[in-house]
Amino acid sequence: MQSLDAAFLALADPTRRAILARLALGEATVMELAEPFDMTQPAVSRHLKVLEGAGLITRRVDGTKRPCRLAPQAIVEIDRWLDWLRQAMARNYDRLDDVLAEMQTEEGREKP
Amino acid sequence: MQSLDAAFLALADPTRRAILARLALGEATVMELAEPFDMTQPAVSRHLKVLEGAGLITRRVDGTKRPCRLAPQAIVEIDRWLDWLRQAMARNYDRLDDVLAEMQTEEGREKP
DNA sequence: CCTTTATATAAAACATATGTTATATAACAG
DNA sequence: CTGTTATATAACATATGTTTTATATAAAGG
Repeated sequence: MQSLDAAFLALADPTRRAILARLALGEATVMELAEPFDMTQPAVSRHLKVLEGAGLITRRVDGTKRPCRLAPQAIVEIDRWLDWLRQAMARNYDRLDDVLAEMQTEEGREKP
Repeated sequence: MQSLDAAFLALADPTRRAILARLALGEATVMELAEPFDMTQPAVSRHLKVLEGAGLITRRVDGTKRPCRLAPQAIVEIDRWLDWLRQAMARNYDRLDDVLAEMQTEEGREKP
């Protein structure tokens, strides 16, 4: 489950999500990715390292350039976890004790 | 997009994901949630605050107890974002420039 | 009332993240 | 070789998270 830590943490930063959004349009180099941000190149390099470490992007070597692209791996893992949670939630909504608890909140517990 | 920050950050912690996993079995009080963890009650209270702030759980009042349950809200938002990214990724895999880039990596760029 | 139970909050310690500047590396252009 | 371009890394400052202990609050049980 440790990779979920990395993946969710990577996605928790708006800059990194913006980078992913840019990569959704296609491959881009570090400089291309850095350009729209009010941020230095080393900062972007670090964000890319985080994204790569989380399995959200991959990088190839092209001369001095390191073009980045989206990688499906981490997303798949996140999806699996969310699917599981979503299903557990759905099952839960059918359980009687929850319904009863709800009723208790709405009715009996309104300060008498 | 700020709520995505909160939601992803909340999910980035294994303790908090474990709490959600426990809540998937049904409502639980703070003490019940704290019990399985090697952690003090205030620490769990803070985690719950983070989860609530992210829209991942809700709390009701029952005497001195504050039973928690899963909330769908944040999950829906995360899902939307991931759906978008997944689709962008899928579109991306069909693009010619990516295919060419791939070929270039595999073939031409193997140090001659 | 007084005590216990359930939870929250404050203060402080410590860890981790994020950004900066300065510098290294490595390929490319000439 | 030399200078330039693209990227990475190191060192550092600052901010943000996480956890603990100690304490507050507030309802419940006698």
